Amino acid sequence: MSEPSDAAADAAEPSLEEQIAAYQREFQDLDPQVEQVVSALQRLNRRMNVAYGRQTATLGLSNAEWEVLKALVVSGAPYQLGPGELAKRLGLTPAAMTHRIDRMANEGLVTRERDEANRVRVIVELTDEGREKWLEAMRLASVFEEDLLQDLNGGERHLLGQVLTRLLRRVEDAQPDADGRLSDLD
Amino acid sequence: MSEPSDAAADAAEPSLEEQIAAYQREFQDLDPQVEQVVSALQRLNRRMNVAYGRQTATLGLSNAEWEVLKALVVSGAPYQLGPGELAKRLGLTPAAMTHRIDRMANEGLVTRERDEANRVRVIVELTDEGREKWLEAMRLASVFEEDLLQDLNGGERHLLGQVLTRLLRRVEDAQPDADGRLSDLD
DNA sequence: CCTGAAGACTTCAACTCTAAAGTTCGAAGC
DNA sequence: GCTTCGAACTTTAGAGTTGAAGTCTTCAGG
Repeated sequence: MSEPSDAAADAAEPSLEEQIAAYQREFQDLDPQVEQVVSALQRLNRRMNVAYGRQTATLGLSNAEWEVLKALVVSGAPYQLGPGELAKRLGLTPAAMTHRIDRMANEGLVTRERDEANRVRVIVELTDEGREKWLEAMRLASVFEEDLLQDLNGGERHLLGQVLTRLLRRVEDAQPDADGRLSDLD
Repeated sequence: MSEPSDAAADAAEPSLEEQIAAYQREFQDLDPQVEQVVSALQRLNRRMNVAYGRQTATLGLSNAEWEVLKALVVSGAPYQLGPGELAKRLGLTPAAMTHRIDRMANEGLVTRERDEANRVRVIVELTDEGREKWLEAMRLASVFEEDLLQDLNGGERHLLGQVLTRLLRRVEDAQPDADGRLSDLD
């Protein structure tokens, strides 16, 4: 019996269009144009994250580790941040950060040492190996991103960047970091 | 000493612009326009997820539960899917899905029963309460989304939706669901 | 029938995160 | 100088996830 005559045998997974149609069917007040933007945005972002995950995996790097590397690189030379600051930027609890640093220090991606000037603080510093890993991952990512936007001409890219930045500003203004560690990096 | 003369005392967290500038400084091959799009997209998406999380929390709903509700609603009446299918759509392992369904069944959001026509299968079905929860969450979400896009005129909204959809299609074509459970819903 | 293979879900152990203590250090007051 | 408070990090217990192994059902042969 290859035909799914029975109940929810093998409902095909919905495309973006089908999903939006379903939402409209179930919730009449929905503006389809708004939903198109929001749903496409979210789906796109997830697929991109999956792609990033695969790439970093080929370098023996987890997505979690990559985020720490990014935060340290963005902080600029000498690539040092404390666990608390890292936690805040990544949107994690300090406890989670402690463990993540443990692992990464074991792998040689970062070092952890007390700040001798203020011994309450700890300094997490990128190692040369960590920096090199970040660079490799970045090379892969930039190729992927360039390829992703390939079909957009300069004007479209610019406009897209501007509009997204406007939306971002709107969200950030609306949620003035309300509950503490919300911010993160990308 | 309020002045951060010492090491990495209190590096301010980077704005989007600062972040992109840092990437360029550390990785010359980067196209700033591409990075603007990608970084804004990712940051925006995270902030939105935080906002959704807060909203659903006010309804006593976790983000995880909300995603299950969405998948069931999108599947349409009679709002039934199997654990395996749900896991595939949400990008989870079947094991995780089993536990999630346990919790949600305990809370009365879904029911779980064997498919009598094919007793290997299990049918997860949305309860009336679950459907009502979804509706409440949807009402909150749609207000938020409408507000988010408020500053965009009709043309901009349309264009944004179209461009994002094009990008999505590109990613989906490039990664033909390569490793199994990649797809998810939004 | 009875057996073997495949499919769908569940169970188990290990891992990662959160929330809530706990620890250590530094700074201010007595 | 001793005490107390606050800040920064770590530890602990519990929730939720993954990957691998296990169970139950169906279906195709022998």
